[in-house]
Amino acid sequence: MTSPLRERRRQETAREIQKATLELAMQKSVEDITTEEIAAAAGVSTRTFFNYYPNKEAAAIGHPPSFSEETKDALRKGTGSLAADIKALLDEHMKILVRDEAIVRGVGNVLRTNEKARGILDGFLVGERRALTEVLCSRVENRQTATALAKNAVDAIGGSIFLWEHTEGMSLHQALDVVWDGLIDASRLLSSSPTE
Amino acid sequence: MTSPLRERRRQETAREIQKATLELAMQKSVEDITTEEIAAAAGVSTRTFFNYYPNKEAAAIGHPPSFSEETKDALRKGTGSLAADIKALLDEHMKILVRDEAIVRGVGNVLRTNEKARGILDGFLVGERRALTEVLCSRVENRQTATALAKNAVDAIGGSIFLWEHTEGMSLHQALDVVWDGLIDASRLLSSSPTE
DNA sequence: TGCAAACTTTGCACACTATGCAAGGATTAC
DNA sequence: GTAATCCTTGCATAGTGTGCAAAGTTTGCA
Repeated sequence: MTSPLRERRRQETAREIQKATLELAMQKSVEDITTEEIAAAAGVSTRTFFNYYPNKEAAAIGHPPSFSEETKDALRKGTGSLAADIKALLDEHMKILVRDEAIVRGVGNVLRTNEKARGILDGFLVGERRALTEVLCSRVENRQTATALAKNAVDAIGGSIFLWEHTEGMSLHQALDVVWDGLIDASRLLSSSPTE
Repeated sequence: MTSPLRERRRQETAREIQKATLELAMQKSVEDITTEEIAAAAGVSTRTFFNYYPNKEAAAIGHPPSFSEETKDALRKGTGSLAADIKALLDEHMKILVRDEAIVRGVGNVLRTNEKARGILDGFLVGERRALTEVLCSRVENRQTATALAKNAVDAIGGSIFLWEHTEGMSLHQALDVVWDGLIDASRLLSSSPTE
């Protein structure tokens, strides 16, 4: 369909624009940055900026990595306990995120102050959650259960990033471990006593 | 501080604007509605519209009810199992939401298609989650545990509304019961087998 | 009651956002 | 090498959101 060179250039430019956006967002809030500034910093025209992203908040978020097909497959066909298999998927996904710590930090920074950016990321996460719910449906009988599990898994990633950004000297992987332990502990408390 | 009459009028106008927004959003997407239209439908000038809400998405969301101080207090001093006490708080909160089913439905409708609106609601929910986390810290030792519990509690409300909107003949309370059962089931699965 | 202070609404001007369209430039396929 | 395709860009334009100041309301107090 699209030629490989064009594809590569597109991705490079998209990334360039995201970097320019995040860098500017370190100095002042996204609200106070104009699309002109971003475009200039990324070396393209304002019009071209809008060919890549529908708005500056989307440019800040960029295109976060989805859970890979392999890890989802591993979860689907998993042999261990459900908890262990989900944790394995999250660990794998975290490896991807660790490759771009600067971007993760920049995105987190934007999310803290910008509502529109939060909404955009949320839209992306809804998709991830849905995909994960489908996968989990092959491991549990009840759909609501799968939904709850998927929600917790996706949130664990976000929670880890938040914790990582707010804790000096903690790695993303360590943050995930802490968040995960909290989740397991919470689950133990919620399920320990019968509701009815 | 502010006189009671002025206070009441402000709330009435705010609500009027929200209703006008949600009503228009039934016919076309929020993107395609102009602030002028909303203002005209609500009987105020465009400029006044912006005195009440910073943008049309915020007008659609309005001012959702927070968990009441009484219910939070009940949870803090709760005597039953943690799960039962959290469920009680959610049930109480749902009673408040049921009073304005039309608005809940309208807001849900907007959230489905509008990212900015999602972000705005999310910002509100972050605040609710934080407040609930503080409350739960008096019931559990670990902060991450409290965070996970609060996240699940707040999400249960949102999940219930989603389920309610997509299921013919189900009440909000019933939806909450279904979502809650799914959450408890998921918790059982996550905590049943040791992670390490 | 009547008047001054406080607050609200509104119109207007203006900077910024985002999109359609068409011209021009680069890349691809053959 | 050339035609088709895709990308970038400038320009025009509808819409968003804010500051400011004038006009209108409400409030508190004499």
